[in-house]
Amino acid sequence: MTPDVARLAGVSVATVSAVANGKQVVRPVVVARVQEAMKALNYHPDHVARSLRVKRTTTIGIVIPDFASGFFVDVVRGAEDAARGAGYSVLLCNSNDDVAQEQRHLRVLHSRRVDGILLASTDLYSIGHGGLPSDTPLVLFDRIPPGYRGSAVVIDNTEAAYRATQYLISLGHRDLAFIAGRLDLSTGSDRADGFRKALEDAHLPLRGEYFKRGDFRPASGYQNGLELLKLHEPPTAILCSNGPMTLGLLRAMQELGVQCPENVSVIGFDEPVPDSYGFSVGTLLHPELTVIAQPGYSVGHQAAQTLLGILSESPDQGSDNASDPDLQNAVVTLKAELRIRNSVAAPPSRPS
Amino acid sequence: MTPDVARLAGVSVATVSAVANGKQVVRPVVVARVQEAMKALNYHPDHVARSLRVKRTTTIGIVIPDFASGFFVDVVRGAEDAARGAGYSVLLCNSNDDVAQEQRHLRVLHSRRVDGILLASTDLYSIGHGGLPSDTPLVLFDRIPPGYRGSAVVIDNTEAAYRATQYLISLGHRDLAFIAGRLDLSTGSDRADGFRKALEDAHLPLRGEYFKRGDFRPASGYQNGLELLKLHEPPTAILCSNGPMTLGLLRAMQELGVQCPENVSVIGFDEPVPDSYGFSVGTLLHPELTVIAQPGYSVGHQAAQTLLGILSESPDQGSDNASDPDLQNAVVTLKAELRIRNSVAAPPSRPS
DNA sequence: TCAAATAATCGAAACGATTCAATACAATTA
DNA sequence: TAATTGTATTGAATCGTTTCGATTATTTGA
Repeated sequence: MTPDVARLAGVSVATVSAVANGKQVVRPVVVARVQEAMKALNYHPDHVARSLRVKRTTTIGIVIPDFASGFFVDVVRGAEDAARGAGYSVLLCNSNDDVAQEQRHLRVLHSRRVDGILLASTDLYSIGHGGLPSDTPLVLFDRIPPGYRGSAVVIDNTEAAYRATQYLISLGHRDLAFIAGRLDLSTGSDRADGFRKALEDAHLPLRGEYFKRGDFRPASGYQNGLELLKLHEPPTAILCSNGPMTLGLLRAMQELGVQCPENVSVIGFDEPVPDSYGFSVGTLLHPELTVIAQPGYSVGHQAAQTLLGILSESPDQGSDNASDPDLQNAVVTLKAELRIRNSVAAPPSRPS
Repeated sequence: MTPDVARLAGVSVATVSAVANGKQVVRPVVVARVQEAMKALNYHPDHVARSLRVKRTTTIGIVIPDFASGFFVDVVRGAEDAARGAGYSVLLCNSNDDVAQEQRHLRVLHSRRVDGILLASTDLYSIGHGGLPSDTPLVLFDRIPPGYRGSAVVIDNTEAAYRATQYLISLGHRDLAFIAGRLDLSTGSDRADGFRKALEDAHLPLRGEYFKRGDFRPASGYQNGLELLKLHEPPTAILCSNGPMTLGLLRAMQELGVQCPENVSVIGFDEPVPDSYGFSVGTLLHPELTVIAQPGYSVGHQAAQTLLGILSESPDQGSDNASDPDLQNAVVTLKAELRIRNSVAAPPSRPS
């Protein structure tokens, strides 16, 4: 295609390329002629050929574990915005929380020579070791392996859970329950840690039957919710580790006719719908849900920015010119926001 | 890279290619040797180079107008599933309901030589005419221009709105209001048509102040909701054209202290959260929302399937072998589901 | 055993751009 | 004017695959 344009404009393909990319000086009159020819032939440069030659695809991949949590929808939106702003395109990969699927995605992304990858891995162990023999720039988000050395953008989950728990305690709650998510993921274990620590610091005991283990999915919120609420001595407050599980918990409460916040207070991680809806449904729920809202959009945006930053560094590997020494190995931590609504109240007066 | 493998395996690059693609017969012993070499060198074929040569990228683009409606999230999920299943990757493009942005996305997708495009256009007029000089296979979804001849997957919006309206009428409502979306989009106008037709067929008048024009965004649902509810004679039932606007409407009702369904019944298009959440939040809202649920996942899945079907046809342009004559020019129409919950009741007894 | 038929492998030309050393041309200086 | 400097353009190689006609190796049939 380039040759056609060149012929029509009476110049060489090199010149057409020069005009197309504007990086070299070309005489205005020639520029005009070439542009005319491009228009006439309806020429649109082949990005594939260009990628092959320059060894960059201006494409990044993003791998998310599911669409089931509004959080990841926000992340994707943030990442896409940032990428688009920098002229990058985004390959969207949904691993469905399946390790094999995730590996497959990573292999495909590698094969497609994406310039970098944004990953919320469902199998943190495999990152350093596992399949991917990739030197592709990588920025993790949401979850990181313990002791991870590399770029990532995460939420301070421990702090968030700690603060929410503290809030419940401050209202007088003593019998607090926790529905955990996958403890093999930093998100799950950090939130559990924050919860435990808050109890400890308040010198409150944690009863074993108040600590439930879920898997981040609605059904486990529902099931664990039922179990908690049916206990001989049910908790007066429940902290739930993510959005979908919280929905399950609410469903369980609804079924059992448990009044909230009269009988039990509830705080959940994540808004029930993505922030991208521009509207918080939390306030329309019954009860209006107090939540720990994670800044999903920011996570995605930051992660993409970080990745793009790395990409713009890599071409020139000036050893002494490491203009941003931490950029490569920085874990950016964002804070979640406790949005107090009215699914939380003081505990019912106790018979003690 | 291929040459390295070839050298190590003691064969030609052509043979390496043959092994990699398995389309030609290669002696087992040679296959083994080549595979060993690939492993040893950690060889992963360069998809970019391959794409350039074979003139196919096994990539499709999907352009959505926003992430603000859970519906599109479901669509994307469905499309990604279908694409991935067929070995295709998905470039995600968010036009933010901006025409220029959409055009830019289409140009980029064209330049990247995607094999096909899934598009929910925010500017239906531009499709035939506008910027894109593209012969790229295209499947529209959600919205189509009037009289569109080409592939698309849409919802039967007229029928859905008709049925919902009919349902309200059957409960005794006579004063029905409608909050329309963008009437320049088929979704918006079809829903309005369905509403009007149902009134007509029931010989009910449509009062001008009961027909509100919105733009599909939460604020317009809120604003129009306020106006409707503050009318001297407010409607007894409101049908709202999409999810975000319905959230706005509910907010307005909440603010004004309007009881639902006691004072006014409400039906909204779309669940408040994507079906992909695996959990209907509609039942947790106050009131539990009666909705017209669009099968977003199916829309995305079908659209992708249709596109892939076209792609698998195009290589062989057998004129008499048009195995699927309609595939190219079929508008698939899916039905929405009326999910009856309790935001709807008979109208309050009237003073007439 | 030899020619013919069949099967497996190979060489080299694409695919459509970019890049860089080399060249042609114009402008400046001596 | 000739030598010099600087600027705009070009030819050809290259990116890493696939493809196809040609070639070599193997098998079959008489």
